[in-house]
Amino acid sequence: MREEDSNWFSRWEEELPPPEDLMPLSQTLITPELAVAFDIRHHATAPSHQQNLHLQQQQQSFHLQNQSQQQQQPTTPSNPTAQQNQQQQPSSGDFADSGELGSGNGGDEPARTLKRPRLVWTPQLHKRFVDAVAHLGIKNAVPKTIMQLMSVDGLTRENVASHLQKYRLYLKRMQGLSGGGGGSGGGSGGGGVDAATDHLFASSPVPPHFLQQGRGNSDHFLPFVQVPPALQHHHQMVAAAAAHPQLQQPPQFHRPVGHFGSPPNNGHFDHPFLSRQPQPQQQQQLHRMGAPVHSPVAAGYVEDMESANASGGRKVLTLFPTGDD
DNA sequence: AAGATAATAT
DNA sequence: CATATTATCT
Repeated sequence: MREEDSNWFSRWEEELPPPEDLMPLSQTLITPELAVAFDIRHHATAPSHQQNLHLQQQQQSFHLQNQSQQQQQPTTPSNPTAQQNQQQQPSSGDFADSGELGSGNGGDEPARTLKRPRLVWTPQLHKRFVDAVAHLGIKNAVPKTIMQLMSVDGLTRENVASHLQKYRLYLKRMQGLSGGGGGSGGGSGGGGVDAATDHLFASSPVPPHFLQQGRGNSDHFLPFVQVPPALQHHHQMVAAAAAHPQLQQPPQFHRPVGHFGSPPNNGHFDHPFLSRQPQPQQQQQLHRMGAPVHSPVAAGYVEDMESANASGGRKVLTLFPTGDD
């Protein structure tokens, strides 16, 4: 197979995040991963599979909200589901480590049974996702690979898979009602064909070739999509965010609701995302893949975009890839 | 609607 | 067996 064509892979290797962007971890609580890794309910039948646990020493936090889930079907009864919440505030905060979560915990914090909070796909994150998919080509755009290319800390394969599923539906849906024209990325131009305005998806400039090329075409001539090396401000991202400004709230239970990712009516949001640390995290091996994947896939990305506007129409400022965006 | 998780397929 | 895709649930 023509590995020679891997121009996309050309050279992302060396674009790791700046060393100094690590914000002071305000991590007061156990890292979810850690917790999860440790706490996996190990009794019950089939263990191992809940999710992959990669032990990495990430210090950043994840955002993610917590969602409690419970059993419902009679077929699988018994399951001590305890609901636990954890929160934290990355930005500007400092860590007030009031002893919570730790050991003695003065009250009642099972601290066990920790689930992973919901990931909030913010536009930036999605953008990364799309870029990754674009660069991989529809063919290689499978969850694992995408995840790796995105290099977003805390992002799991399932996260990507789930999102990918939705994204595919979105693409299909669009194909349906878009005649072909043009592609104005993002479409949205005048209205009408905007279709479902899937908020999130609509915000990123869907790569052209996505909309066509149905399955069955083994050929792939991906156009030239490449990221200009150098000069890009890449912010780091971490798959997380904050439980948003909820200052006054006792560090105990807090209703996870409300992601701050989508402001109901405002101009923009802003959250510092951090890219996954170049930490020597164990790199999963890529099996047969012609691609020369040596160093940990880390990509430098460009991210910038605004949120749609609030009332009435929306103007997308972020134009499509004009060379690079 | 958005994301997780169970079920199923490769 | 690991990973991908599909289906369901919350």
